Amino acid sequence: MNFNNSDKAIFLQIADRLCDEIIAGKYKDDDRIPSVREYAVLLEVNTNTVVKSYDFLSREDIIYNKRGLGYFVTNGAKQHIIKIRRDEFMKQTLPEVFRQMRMLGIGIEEVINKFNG
Amino acid sequence: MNFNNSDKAIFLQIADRLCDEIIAGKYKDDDRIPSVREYAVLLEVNTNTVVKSYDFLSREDIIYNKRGLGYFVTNGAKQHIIKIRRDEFMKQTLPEVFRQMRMLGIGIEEVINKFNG
DNA sequence: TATAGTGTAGCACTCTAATAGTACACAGCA
DNA sequence: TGCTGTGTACTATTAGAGTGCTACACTATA
Repeated sequence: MNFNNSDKAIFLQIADRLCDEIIAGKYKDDDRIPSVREYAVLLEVNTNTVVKSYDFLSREDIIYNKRGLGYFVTNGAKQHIIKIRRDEFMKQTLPEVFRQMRMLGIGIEEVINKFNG
Repeated sequence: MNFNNSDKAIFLQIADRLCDEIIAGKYKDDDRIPSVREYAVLLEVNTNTVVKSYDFLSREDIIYNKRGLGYFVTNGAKQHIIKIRRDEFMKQTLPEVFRQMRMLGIGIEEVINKFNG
C-alpha cells in the first residue's frame, strides 16, 4: 500500500481499504476480518495503527467485536458503506471534480472519452 | 475557509487556495500577493502557517520574494499550475473517481446528468 | 532620518499520528 | 488444565502541524 504518498492519515487509509474489501465482497456479514496483529503485518504498519482503524470502524458501526475472538462485519455493513460513499461522492467529490474541470478548462467529453477508453 | 473539515494540512489548503486565485486571474504575473500577516488575518490562521505555505510555493517556483517588500507571482505561474493540475487530474483524480463509480455502481450517464443539471 | 510594513528566525507549547514494546483478561481447543 | 490467538490497556518516544509570541534586518516613504 502506498501510505505516505497520501495526505491522509494511515489509519484512515486502512479503514478505507477495509471498506473497499467489504464492498468487493471479500468479507460478508458476520465474517471475521483479520486480527489487528495479522493486518498490521500484512500492511507493514504498527499494530496500534490498525487498532485505531478498527476502533474507528466500530464507532461507525461497520464492524463489531467479540471478546477474545476478533472483529466481525456488521449486518448490512456493505449497503451502509455504499450509502455513505454515494452521498459523499454526489455531495463532495463530484462537485469538486466539476470545479476542477471548469478551472482547468477540461470538457465533459474529455472525461467521457477517458471513461470509455 | 473550511479548514479542519479536511484531512489535508492547513498550510497545503492555503497553497491550493492561492493557486486557485492565480488561475482565476486574481493575481497575475509579477503581481504582489498579500503579506503573510495580512493573509493570516484574512484566513484566521497563524502567521507561521501562512509562512509555511509561501515557503512551499516558493520551492515550487510559483511565487518569489523581494526582500522587505513581499511575495510576487512568478512569470508563467498560471500555466505552470494548470499543467501540474491537469497532469494530476488525469493521472490521479480521474482514475480514482472512475474506480469509485465502478465500486458504487454509478454510471457515466448519472455523472453527465449532474454535470449538465 | 524616523516610521511602518515587509519577510525571517527564533522559542515554547499543544495536539495528533505513528511507532515500539510490555502486560493482561478473554475464548477456544488439545 | 495449559496453550495460543484474540483484543485491550498501558508507557514511552519521535515527528509534524499548528498556534502564540518576540525580535531583527530589510525597503520604501513621509
